[in-house]
Amino acid sequence: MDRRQKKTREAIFEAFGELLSKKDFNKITVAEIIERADVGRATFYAHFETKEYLLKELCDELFCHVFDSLHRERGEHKHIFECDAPDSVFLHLILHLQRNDNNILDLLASQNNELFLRCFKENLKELVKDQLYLFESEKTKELPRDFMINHVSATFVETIKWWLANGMKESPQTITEYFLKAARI
Amino acid sequence: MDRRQKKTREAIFEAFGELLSKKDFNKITVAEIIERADVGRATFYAHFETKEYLLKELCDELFCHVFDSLHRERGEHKHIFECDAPDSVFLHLILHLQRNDNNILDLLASQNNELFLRCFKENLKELVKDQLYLFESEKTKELPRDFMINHVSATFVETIKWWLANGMKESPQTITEYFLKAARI
DNA sequence: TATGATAACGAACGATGTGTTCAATATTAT
DNA sequence: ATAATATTGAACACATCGTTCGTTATCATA
Repeated sequence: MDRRQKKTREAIFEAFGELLSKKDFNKITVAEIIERADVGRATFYAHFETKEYLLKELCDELFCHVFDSLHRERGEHKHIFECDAPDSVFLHLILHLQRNDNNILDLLASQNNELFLRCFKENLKELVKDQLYLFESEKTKELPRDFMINHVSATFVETIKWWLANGMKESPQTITEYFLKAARI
Repeated sequence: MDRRQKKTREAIFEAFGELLSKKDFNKITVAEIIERADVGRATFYAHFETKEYLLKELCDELFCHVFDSLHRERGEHKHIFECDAPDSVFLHLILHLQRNDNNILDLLASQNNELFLRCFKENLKELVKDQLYLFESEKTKELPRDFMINHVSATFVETIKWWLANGMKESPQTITEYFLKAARI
């Protein structure tokens, strides 16, 4: 990809991410984005059809990044987080979130970010599918599999949202425990 | 309240509700609302400061209505739903939703309805507070009370959303069971 | 390093939507 | 009957959108 294109794209993503952590998506204007990104108006529209597509692509990029590095770390850095327990994938993810790369936390905490939450949950579902056995018991046998996947994913998202809304006072370890306790029926 | 005001207000609510069940909130214009409600532009703005306030007031009205009738029925119509079990409040609510008064289901199923879902959840939390003992066990003693309230409410909302997304094939009774199984840790 | 291809620029444009104003008209309460 | 109040609709200024196009800057590569 042309160096100029990459620069422009990244500048727009960065500007947009910063704005998103400050105000509602619907209140952000293209004029604000291109001013902060220091990019021409026509250039913006050459890269992104609309503001909505920009959001979609940002979501994909962010979560792709987080979940990819998560997958990589599962094989490489196990020792760092003392993650012998199989359920520590979730602790990993929470530690990632706490570090707040790319303002993901701000985005999760903000209002009017339904697309963002949806994207988060969709990515999460893939992860949960592999870990579903962790949440199975006699009781859960009576529940449809995709209901369970949805339930566990939703519980994770809600746990994180609760954590954020309450000022992130608890440690990542404690939050992981809360999540696992809540999701293990 | 002046008869004219009431008429106008209700016409706007009805038109807006119908539109919301068809398309995203952000895509709905004031022009569409007033055309369908058959009301003058200035009249609309005399009643509602903005489209956002209209949505907020509609949500309050709808849920207030549903939860109020829920409270009333708890004392009156127990026999109809064979609701001797204390947890049947949730079955009541689901039966209400299934009847789909005021297109609530359409709104829940639609996209970009974060405010609506938030409003639903807030109302739900009040209900859950009274019923929280239903979800307590040895495990839940270790979790913060407001975390539990949030978790149970969120599980209910997610269960309904899952039900809707999958075509509402299950009976209200089955869905109530799913919810209770999922929320009872 | 010269050159053709491609990207960025930015001003200007029409289109659409917002929220307000105001004078004329219709409805209501008493 | 009358005074108060609500509705109407056209007109308005303003904001934002997404596009167009001639000019300029940057890039890949031969």
